[in-house]
Amino acid sequence: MRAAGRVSISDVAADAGVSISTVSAALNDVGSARISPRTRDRIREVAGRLGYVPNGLAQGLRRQRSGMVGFIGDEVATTPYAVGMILGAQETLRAAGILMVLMNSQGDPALEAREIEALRQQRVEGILYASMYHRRLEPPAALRDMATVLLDAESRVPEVSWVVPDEVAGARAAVGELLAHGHRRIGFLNNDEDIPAARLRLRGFRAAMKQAGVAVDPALVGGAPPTTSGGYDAARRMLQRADRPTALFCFSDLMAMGVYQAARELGLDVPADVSIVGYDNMPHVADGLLPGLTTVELPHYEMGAWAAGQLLALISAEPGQARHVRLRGQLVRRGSVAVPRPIGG
Amino acid sequence: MRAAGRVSISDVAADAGVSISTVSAALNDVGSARISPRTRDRIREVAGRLGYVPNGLAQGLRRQRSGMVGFIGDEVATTPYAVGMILGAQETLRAAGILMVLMNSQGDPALEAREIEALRQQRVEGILYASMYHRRLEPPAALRDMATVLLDAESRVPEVSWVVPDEVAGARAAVGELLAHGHRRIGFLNNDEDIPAARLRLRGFRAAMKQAGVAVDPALVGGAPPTTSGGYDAARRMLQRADRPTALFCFSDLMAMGVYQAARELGLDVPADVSIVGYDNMPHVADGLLPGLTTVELPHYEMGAWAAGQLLALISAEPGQARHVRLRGQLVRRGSVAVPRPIGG
DNA sequence: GTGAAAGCGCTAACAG
DNA sequence: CTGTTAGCGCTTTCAC
Repeated sequence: MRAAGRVSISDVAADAGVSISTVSAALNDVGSARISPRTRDRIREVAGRLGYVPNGLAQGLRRQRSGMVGFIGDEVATTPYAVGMILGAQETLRAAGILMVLMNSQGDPALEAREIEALRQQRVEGILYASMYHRRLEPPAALRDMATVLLDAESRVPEVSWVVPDEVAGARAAVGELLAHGHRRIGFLNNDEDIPAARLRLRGFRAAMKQAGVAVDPALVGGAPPTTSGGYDAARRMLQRADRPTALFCFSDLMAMGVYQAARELGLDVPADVSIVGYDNMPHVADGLLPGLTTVELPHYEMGAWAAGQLLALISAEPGQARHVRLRGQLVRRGSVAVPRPIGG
Repeated sequence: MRAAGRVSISDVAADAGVSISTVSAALNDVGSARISPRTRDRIREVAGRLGYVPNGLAQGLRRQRSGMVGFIGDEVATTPYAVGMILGAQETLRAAGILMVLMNSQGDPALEAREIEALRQQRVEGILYASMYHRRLEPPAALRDMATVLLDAESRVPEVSWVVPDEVAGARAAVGELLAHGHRRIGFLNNDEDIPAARLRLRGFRAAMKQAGVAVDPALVGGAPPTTSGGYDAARRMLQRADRPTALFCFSDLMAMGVYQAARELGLDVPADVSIVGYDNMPHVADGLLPGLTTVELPHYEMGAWAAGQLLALISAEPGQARHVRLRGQLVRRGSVAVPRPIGG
């Protein structure tokens, strides 16, 4: 009872009065072997009645394909929002009949090496290597000979495929929304860390402003730690200026959350006095704020799905050129953007 | 190159000049077979040099143990905060050398059945069946003959083990914190859904008040949807009363977030005018609010770890009495609780 | 101390 | 149309 799937192919064969190869052929719909419809149906019936479930380990051993891939995350647990990647990957793999083994390296290279070893031992057919935030990295050496796709990370070596968010497009969409509402004095509260997302979103900000023919006031572009209090502090400074911006684009929803606080303390209404756009579309943050935060979504699910699809392609088709993709996230409109009201008006 | 682990035990045997059984015995430290230290070391050296990784599928087939368990979640993706459960389970399993296959049923029973079938086929040794929130359920029939542990769910049938948060203790801790600061007029903003968490936290609230000899004013106990705006609306009503509470215990951090907003709009300072305790310790919400929210943590990680441990026990020891556990979450103190100030004083 | 042989459950030629 | 055979890579008695 405890041991599931006790019945084997030979039990089915015995009960159906045929050989095991016939059972195998019948159940796998092998084209070459012409099984009579009658026997085939009988075998199917017996298999169903006995509750036969083929042994995947034996199949894998014989076919030299385990039917599994590994998912290695560095600190997925500390960035709960990235679960969309896991979900996207899992659903894509499921559709292909592939199981996903989940591992967590906690950013510890030694542990990661052991995990890769364990996955290799189980003969996973490929690896999804996920980063908790968009960055550039060198895939671990142990992955050199495995089909690998990087998720939310760019590779330093070109031979490996990866997918990341399109940060420039995201920032453009955010700033575009503000411009479309008539804002001209638009500030940007960036993350002060030197990471791709910060550099690229700044580029998107500048590009959008330039395209609209609006000059960027350097005083309105600032960096801060990407936290609520980082956003709060920076916003207090920026919103107390005489020539304060009418709108603020924030690197993250968390920073935007701090901006809400600061604005409220300064007697400024969101969005009547100051419009805000965030980034990330963090569940329970962006939609939990009052008013709801207009923000740019990170395409976690889509990235996971794309990476899994690319991995499947890598596994089946032998060579396969590496592919590098930047996926767009939607602008999610809520209530934090309005038409500007003349300052002091 | 693509196919990892190409070298097999016979390659190692050939290179070392011994039989494959000797290699197996040497590598697995079989006690019964006395291998000379010299040959053993040589075998080890060769295995290392050749990069031999035993084939887990073959081992599993032979040993009748796959070394894998399945994790089925209903909607993990929509409750990002529950990833702690996954992490806790994975780390416990890893320590035991067991891999975890992740599945997502999206709450669709048909899909779930197919996933269980796939796991059964791969001969997983047990199943972790996780719910996205604390509730009571009937484990799927397909799990009847498998080692199963329910995570964040109570079972309607007694034979299956489960672990849930200790809601009563959590609520008591929350209210105790308020009482310890001298609050007497304490309100409770509960979830208005009929779920175990709501019933049990209310019980904990009452128990704590009773133990402190403080009467519960029914007017200060209210239910609302467990969202930010639910908390906002309820708090506006409650905080506008002449005899408003000096402290509010909220069913969730999300509701507490709404309470912050309402309090601020009413010109009430947190925590000077009104103290607040939440529940969940949601990352980026509880610690993102200003001031930081004092709240009761949900022991996601611990529940995952416990469930995995119990599953391992079930797998190794045959019979194994089912166990049912309620795990306590810590009270996390931040800045939302202060000594009450006399109303109108 | 070590090796030969059997077999875990399955698939894929190849015979018939 | 169906059965026989030969492994996939490993562990485990049991001989020697």
